[in-house]
Amino acid sequence: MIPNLTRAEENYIKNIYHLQQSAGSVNTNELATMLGAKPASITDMLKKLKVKKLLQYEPYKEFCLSIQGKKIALSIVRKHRLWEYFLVEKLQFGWDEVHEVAEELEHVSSKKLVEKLDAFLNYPHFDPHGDPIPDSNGKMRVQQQVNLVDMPFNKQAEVTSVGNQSTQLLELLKHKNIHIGTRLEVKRKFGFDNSIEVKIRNMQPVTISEPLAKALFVKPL
Amino acid sequence: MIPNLTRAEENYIKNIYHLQQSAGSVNTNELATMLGAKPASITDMLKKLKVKKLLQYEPYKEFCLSIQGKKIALSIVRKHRLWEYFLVEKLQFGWDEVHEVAEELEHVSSKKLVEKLDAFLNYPHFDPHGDPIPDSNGKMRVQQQVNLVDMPFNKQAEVTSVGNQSTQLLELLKHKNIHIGTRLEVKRKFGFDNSIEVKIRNMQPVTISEPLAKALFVKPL
DNA sequence: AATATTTTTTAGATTTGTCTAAAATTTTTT
DNA sequence: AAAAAATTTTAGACAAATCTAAAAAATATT
Repeated sequence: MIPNLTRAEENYIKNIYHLQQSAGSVNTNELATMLGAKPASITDMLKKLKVKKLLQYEPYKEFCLSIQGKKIALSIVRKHRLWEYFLVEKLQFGWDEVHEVAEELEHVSSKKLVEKLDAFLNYPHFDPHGDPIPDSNGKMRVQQQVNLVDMPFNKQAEVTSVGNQSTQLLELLKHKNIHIGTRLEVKRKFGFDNSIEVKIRNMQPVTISEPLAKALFVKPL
Repeated sequence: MIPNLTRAEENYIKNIYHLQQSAGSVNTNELATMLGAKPASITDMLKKLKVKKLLQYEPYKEFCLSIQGKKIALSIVRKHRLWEYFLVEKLQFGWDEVHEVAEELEHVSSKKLVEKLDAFLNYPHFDPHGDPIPDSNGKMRVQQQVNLVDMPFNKQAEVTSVGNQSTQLLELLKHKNIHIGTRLEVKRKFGFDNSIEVKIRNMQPVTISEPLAKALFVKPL
């Protein structure tokens, strides 16, 4: 039912999916940047994916995954996030070390492996970065999460996810002692640089720059 | 130190290693059969591996892995067998289902992953088929094992490994209730077809054909 | 609305790993 | 030792995935 795809095809589909999710629409240039490839290469692959009916695409137009394409994307995301969970919970990786390894593991094709791994991990709903793990039907739990910049003052909230998995972001969070599950409340906002001061229980207040705050999502308690 | 290799290169190296181990020497045709490729393709790759100094090769001669090539082979075998152990012990796969999945997992490149997996599994010495797992330096335990055809009568022995991992072999063993660790003794040998009758404790005697016996290795107790 | 700029696509080349068909070499048989 | 057979290599082609450079289309600017 799910056709055999090359690694390149899988990576295109996954990245198109992520762009669709965050930006709503996708164009050639953005995808090229994201994949570290030239726009000409993107066009080539888009045509292949169209032939395989995984992508709705007309030259010079924006494009999006077909139903079938989205299904495949979700199955890759599922694998990626399950492996990340495994690496952190079972193999004691740091949450900032797992992304690259999971990029490889997500392409292992055995369906049975994924289902058995899921069971072994006891069907987790969120990965170590707070992102939801699709179940075997592609369904995900939605967290009612809010960007840190949108939190009112003096309301307890719990960090639920981070906006991206760059090592640099995760390194900074580690330094500031913030991780998924950390409880904090916003104390002040500084208009000059849009930085935010947050307070974690039993700790000194911490300053969060605007770019960092935008990469942090929390669940009000 | 270990260069980045393509999946194809890794597969060639691994298969050359296995042929070296079982047959002593390697030639183009055998390797072609083993890899399901044409001899011409083999020659092409042999030349590439020679350039990378992973293979000692002169046209029309037999060839063998260099020191460096053997190191790489052992690191792949290590990964393969650790993953097989993981699949059987942690994910509850049957021992006859793991080979193909491990063929994919063995190419995941993270060194850290392998070491953490090894620790998680508690540094196993043998995989589910009884084959030794190289440690991080490439060292393996040797089992003093004997082919079943060479066992004398009425001597207790324990099955330690199987000669190959074909689904067909493993299916047959399952049917005969034989697995790694099974204790048995040879009761009779029939010259007509070289079949062997073995006795497992509390069970009816079982007949083992010659090809099957040759694929079974045991440790005398 | 015409021009300039940006984005996207096409055309043609390159690398990797494979193939077929033919040539070269080695091994076996007579 | 010559002929036959088997093995191995070379030569040339192909598909996948990428690239560069140039052309085409869409978008933005004046």
